[in-house]
Amino acid sequence: MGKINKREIIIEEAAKIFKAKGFAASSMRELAEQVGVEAASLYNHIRSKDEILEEICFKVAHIYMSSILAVDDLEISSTEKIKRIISAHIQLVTTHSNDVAVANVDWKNLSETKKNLYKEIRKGYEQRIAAIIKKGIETGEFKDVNVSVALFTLLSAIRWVEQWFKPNRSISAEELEKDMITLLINGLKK
Amino acid sequence: MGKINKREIIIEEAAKIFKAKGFAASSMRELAEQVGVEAASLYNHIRSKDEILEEICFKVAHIYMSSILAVDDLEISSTEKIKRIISAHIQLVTTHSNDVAVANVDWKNLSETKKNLYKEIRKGYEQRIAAIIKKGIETGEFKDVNVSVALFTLLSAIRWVEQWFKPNRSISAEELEKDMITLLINGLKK
DNA sequence: CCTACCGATCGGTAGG
DNA sequence: CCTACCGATCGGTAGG
Repeated sequence: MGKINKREIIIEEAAKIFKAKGFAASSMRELAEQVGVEAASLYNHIRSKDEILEEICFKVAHIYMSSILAVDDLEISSTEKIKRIISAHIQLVTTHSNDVAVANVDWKNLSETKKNLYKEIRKGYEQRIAAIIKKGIETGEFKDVNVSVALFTLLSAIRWVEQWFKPNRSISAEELEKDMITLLINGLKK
Repeated sequence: MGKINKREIIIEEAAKIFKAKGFAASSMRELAEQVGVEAASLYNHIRSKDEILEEICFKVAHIYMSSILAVDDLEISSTEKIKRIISAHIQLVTTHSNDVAVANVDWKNLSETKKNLYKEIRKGYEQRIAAIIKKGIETGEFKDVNVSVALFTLLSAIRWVEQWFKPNRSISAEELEKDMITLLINGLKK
């Protein structure tokens, strides 16, 4: 086991703890115990507590962004684009549940500089989704609703799946995806 | 100005700070400065930092619950019930933005006992909304989707309005409510 | 409502 | 990777 692997274990365990208690309420001593070393030893693998948070937040931000870029230039309908974005994001949220939870809540605890960068990236992918919705409204595919309301209704519904979804029980990841697309595109009403 | 008023000011300012930085990352000294007294003086009005968090979380939980109880027994369609619940929750989220933000995120920092109580209350109103959705599916008003997916898509979309909604700009609280009901009940697609 | 202060805990470093 | 430890900051109290 080289250093790289141990580092990944530390960040993975950190994401679990941060999700459960929040970044500021989680201590390096607690993390060390979970990993199985003394607190001082963590610093052979990571530079600081802040660095762990940065790594988690930007990992999530970049996956979000690239999953939108992958769809953006395709020659498909706005409806199909939104469907694929929902699908990709649900994939992310269900496979990286801890990371998404931390990024959603604890980005506030990033340093001023990193926080601004994070907000910029997030704004970037929000604007790309907004543009898709806008075009769909113009072409008559979508209802004439406020673009921000449509954007954030979509994003909120997806982002917070990690808070309640347990994939083993009476519902699978596939069913989740199918039903969320149905609800967001066609609504609850029959 | 009696003690009650000052106490309310403290809790109001606390909600602002907790929303911006999270409960654990917010200090009593910072809160004191915002209120305009020394840190020690806060304790003439509140018992502890924890007490402030409890007050905020349970205030929100009880408003949520009562807004559902107000609708639950009415002799109206499931669609109409869901519409009214969306409407009431958006009302709460837009008027108590800071409190809702804190309750959504920092309930994790409640003491074990209070946290369990909070989760119980929250589960209570989630189950009532789930029952309404279930009935709507049975009567054929709603599509045959997984009840949990429908429930949490609805709740997530509403709960996180506080994260992006600024009521003064290009969109009013009324437009927000109208469009969210449209999207959640009838979907984005025309 | 303030001054003065306490014990606990924090992130992190030195040195081996 | 550990022992030993530091300075800073925390929530909160005593006493007036």
